Amino acid sequence: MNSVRARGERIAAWLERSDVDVVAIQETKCKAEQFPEQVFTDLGYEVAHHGLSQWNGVAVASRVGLADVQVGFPEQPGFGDPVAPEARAIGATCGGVRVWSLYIPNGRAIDDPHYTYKLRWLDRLRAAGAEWLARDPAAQIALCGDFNVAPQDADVWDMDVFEGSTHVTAPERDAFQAVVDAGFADVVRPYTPGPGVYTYWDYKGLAFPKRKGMRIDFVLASPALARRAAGASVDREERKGKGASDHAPVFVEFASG
DNA sequence: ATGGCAAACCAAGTTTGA
Repeated sequence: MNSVRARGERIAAWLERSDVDVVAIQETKCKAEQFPEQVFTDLGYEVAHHGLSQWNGVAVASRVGLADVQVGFPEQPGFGDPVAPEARAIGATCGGVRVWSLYIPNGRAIDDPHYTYKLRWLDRLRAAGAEWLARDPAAQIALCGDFNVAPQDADVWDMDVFEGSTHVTAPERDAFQAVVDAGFADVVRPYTPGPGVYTYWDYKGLAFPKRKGMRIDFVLASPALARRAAGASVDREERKGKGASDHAPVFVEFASG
């Protein structure tokens, strides 16, 4: 969302308008003590946030319960010298669903150390997810967030522009698909077929009105949860107006079960 | 109808994002 502090009023208005039970947020861009918890609690949501610096930051807010908060997943890679963890994953159980808010590393450039970090990160996410399902094949798990991968050519407005860039390379797409193959289905795409369905538009160059976007935000659901999926959409309206994030919210509706 | 980068650090300019 590109800063939770800069968009408190927009978040509150969106929560009231959208009437969601659970929301997974990425890029809060603040430390724990800076998080505006009251924005959520005032509207009846419990919230769990993980932030270490002005970068990254992830949160889960819920009005259907929020329990067993977990910061990071097992063997989640870190970055830097010395290697340090980053605030890119938080999990909580909300209404019987294990909800993960995930902010996959950007990758920056194909020859940048952040690119291999990104691939390593996705691989460890796959391993963690596979382990959760091995332990409980009936687990209801949602992997939500900014994956920073456009899995299909139709997920960017023009593949020629992305020649030599991150987000569309075969290793990134393979790493994303490996998470899917581990048992986590994209429950949004079936209800929002492309081309031209995006979740992110750059601030620069009139990207939004020109419809130059990318589909990089996903909700991947375990088999037991995916069976309950009843609808999905991208809230393109929220990208409009003053003070919008460069990402749009992604909705999924699940049948009670 | 929309919006021409934005937000973090912190006080100028760099880093990050994708």
